[in-house]
Amino acid sequence: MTRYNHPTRILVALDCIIFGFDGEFLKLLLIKRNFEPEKGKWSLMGGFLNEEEDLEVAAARILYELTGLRDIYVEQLQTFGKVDRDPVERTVSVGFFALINIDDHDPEAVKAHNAYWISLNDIPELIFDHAKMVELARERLRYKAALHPLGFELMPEKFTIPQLQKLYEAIYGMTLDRRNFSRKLLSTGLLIDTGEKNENSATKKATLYKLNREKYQDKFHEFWNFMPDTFLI
Amino acid sequence: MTRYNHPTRILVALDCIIFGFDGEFLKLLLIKRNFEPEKGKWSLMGGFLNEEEDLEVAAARILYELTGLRDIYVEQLQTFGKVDRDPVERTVSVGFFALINIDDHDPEAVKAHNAYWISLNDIPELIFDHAKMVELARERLRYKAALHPLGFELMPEKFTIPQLQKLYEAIYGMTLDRRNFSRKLLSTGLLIDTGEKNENSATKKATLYKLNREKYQDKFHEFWNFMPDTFLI
DNA sequence: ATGAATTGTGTTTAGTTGACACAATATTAC
DNA sequence: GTAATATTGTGTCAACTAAACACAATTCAT
Repeated sequence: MTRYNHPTRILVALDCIIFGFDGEFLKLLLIKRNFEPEKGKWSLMGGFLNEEEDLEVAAARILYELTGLRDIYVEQLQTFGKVDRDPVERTVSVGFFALINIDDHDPEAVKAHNAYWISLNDIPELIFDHAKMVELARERLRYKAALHPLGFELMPEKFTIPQLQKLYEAIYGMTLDRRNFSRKLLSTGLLIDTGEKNENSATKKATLYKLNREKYQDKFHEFWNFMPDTFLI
Repeated sequence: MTRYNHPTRILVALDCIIFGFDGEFLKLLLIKRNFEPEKGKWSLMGGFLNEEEDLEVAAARILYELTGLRDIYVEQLQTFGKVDRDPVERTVSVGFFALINIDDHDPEAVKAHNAYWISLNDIPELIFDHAKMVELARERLRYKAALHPLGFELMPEKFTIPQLQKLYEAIYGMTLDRRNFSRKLLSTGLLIDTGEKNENSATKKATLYKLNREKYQDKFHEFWNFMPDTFLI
């Protein structure tokens, strides 16, 4: 096979910023490394791009390996290419941004990788430029969730409007008006009333909704407005 | 120096999608290749990432080489990593999205690279996956320009509101109401009246404005709304 | 002077947003 | 069993914003 002559071949890594929501806090799935390099320190889940592997396939592989999940919400975040970002060897890393329902992950796989769900408010020091990746992913989440119905990717199959509101309050670190939030959400037509109630509640049981997936697919790229206009990025 | 053992090192390329606006049409700066591979065909301006070079520095280098411009609007678009995207050799390419004032570029440099400004409505067949890059860049432009005051990056230093409107109409392929557009723009406080008029006009001379750069910097990341609500991505 | 093309500004109506009130439901304490 | 407490569901209203539309002003050609 013909090859390009002059340029340098470089390692291409992938790192995954995996978000979950436990009903109260936004969390990231982080790894306490029991392998080299930087053994004993915290990092994102990552891996290298193989010779015969599409980039997106590699991301799905790495996410599956840690969570046991396929077909979850993934998008490219950004590629990080500072010369000295990895002290071992020049490595360019493509960051991937994933949202999962925290109840769906495979605990065995997570345990096997020595991974833990860590609250976004409590992220430890991370290796390399992973803190920058996390910060960018957080901004991306705040950005997109204000415009697109992204939040549902973090919710269980059936959920209540108050639960959803708690998610948005966690994302933006602010309290929202219950009544306006409910009106806005219901007006999107994205929610289907399951007829069931949340039996876990100690007071009035909230209605359980599920996502209207057809409408979600169709209208995902439209601009919506899930946050008050007073909110600024 | 220690190196990682197992993974394959891969070529990392950069490709630049460079937008300009000539007052009527949105255009891309494309290259008619007088070099291998794919000599004689059209492509984006690109290059390879060097061993001792930051990714963003490489993008700025490639953009400078073609346009003679520094400090222009650049953002990462996406990284393209299909196995067979480059038939010569496995290459991952980071796409960069650039907006320039079409009057500012260095014609010598453009000529030296055998590059031409091609209307977005008239893009020729492009090598590799460059058509996909262009399509994604176009979507990104449509997305961001609806929310952020991105359009100014494509305008000359002094411009009129009708000129700006023509740009938005070119981006979205739709006509806009002159009066509502003007009101919306002026209400942002981003425009400074230079006191001058556009002397090129054969009829009533429009006011020349310049960008309030301080406010532009400050408020760029706020959500604005430069397109009617009836507009959908 | 008059007409044609273009620019600048104003008005109106419909719809949306944000602030806030009250009623209904479920559990616990008494 | 009734009251108190916490939570959920629905409604109202005033202020604001957007979209549609009208008219006056400017400039040049005739």
